[in-house]
Amino acid sequence: MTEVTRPRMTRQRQAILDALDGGGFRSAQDWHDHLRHDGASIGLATVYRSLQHFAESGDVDTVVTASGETLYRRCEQPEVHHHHLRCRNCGAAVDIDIPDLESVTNRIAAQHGYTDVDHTVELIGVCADCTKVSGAKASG
Amino acid sequence: MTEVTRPRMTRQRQAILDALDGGGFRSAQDWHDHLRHDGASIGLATVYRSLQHFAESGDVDTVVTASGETLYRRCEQPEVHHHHLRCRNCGAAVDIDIPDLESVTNRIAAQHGYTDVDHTVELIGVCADCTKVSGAKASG
DNA sequence: TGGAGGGTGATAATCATTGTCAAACTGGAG
DNA sequence: CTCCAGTTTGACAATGATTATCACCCTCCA
Ligand SMILES: [Mn+2]
Ligand SMILES: [Mn+2]
Ligand SMILES: [Zn+2]
Ligand SMILES: [Zn+2]
Repeated sequence: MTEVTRPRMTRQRQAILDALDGGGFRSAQDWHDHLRHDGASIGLATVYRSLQHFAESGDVDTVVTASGETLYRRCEQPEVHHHHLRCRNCGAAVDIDIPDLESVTNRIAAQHGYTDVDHTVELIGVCADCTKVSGAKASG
Repeated sequence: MTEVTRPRMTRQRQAILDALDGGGFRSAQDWHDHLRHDGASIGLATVYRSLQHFAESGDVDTVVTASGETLYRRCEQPEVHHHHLRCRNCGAAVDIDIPDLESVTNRIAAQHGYTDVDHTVELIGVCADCTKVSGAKASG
């Protein structure tokens, strides 16, 4: 009954996946710019839609910045639940696991009578590369 | 040298603080609606500015929803670092402490060469009251 | 009490994201 | 290989939360 319509692989979607490879967290508009600078012909709306589809299927991770902008990057471990340590300067990120976090949050939620609990955890810092480059910041 | 200009207490700011008391996380526009419905005369821009000022001074907590909207609520413990367990239905929230979180995240960040690390942690569920009210949901 | 400077608010401007819809494309059937 | 039913695309308009304007209003201290 439930006809599953398989997503089609188009030139645009392939270009997006290629662009995402190896990169950090970037906004949809940033990715669009990169694609265009690399000569690709692709519309902004398509980039938004594709990234959102990939996010739903688990192929890309998303984070929402403090200013409300959504950032995307290709996920290397779509299967397992994990979190991210991201560079606030260049967007680079690594998948991380926080031991016992799930059980701890579940216990806390239960203690307060909350059900159906989900959590958001993001670590934001400055990656090793960016720390080197801007080394003269914390001198004065 | 550094002349500190003390924030002035105005009718509007007092009204906002009063409105916030005892309430959960709400958007600036929601708070503005509440204020107006209660007969207060206050502009939307003022609500935005005031909430942001209070947030900077630590008197108000903020969270950014998945859709990018910023929610505000009065904070009961401006002094100590803490996180929130929030109801996705009514906005009610409790301040929570996650033991050892700081040290764990610091260690993970250091292992990956990241510096100047900050973290975001939010628990979102359904509070006890809302769970009761909509109790017939998970039956089928 | 006077007034300098912060605060207010109606309104316009931003800007990321979503909606529209005709035209182009993909993938399977024949 | 060809054909066609859906999908997908993209230029452009629309949305909606938030921010900038700027003339006018208040607060607070001397
Ligand atoms: Mn990931
Ligand atoms: Mn709080
Ligand atoms: Zn970096
Ligand atoms: Zn609730």
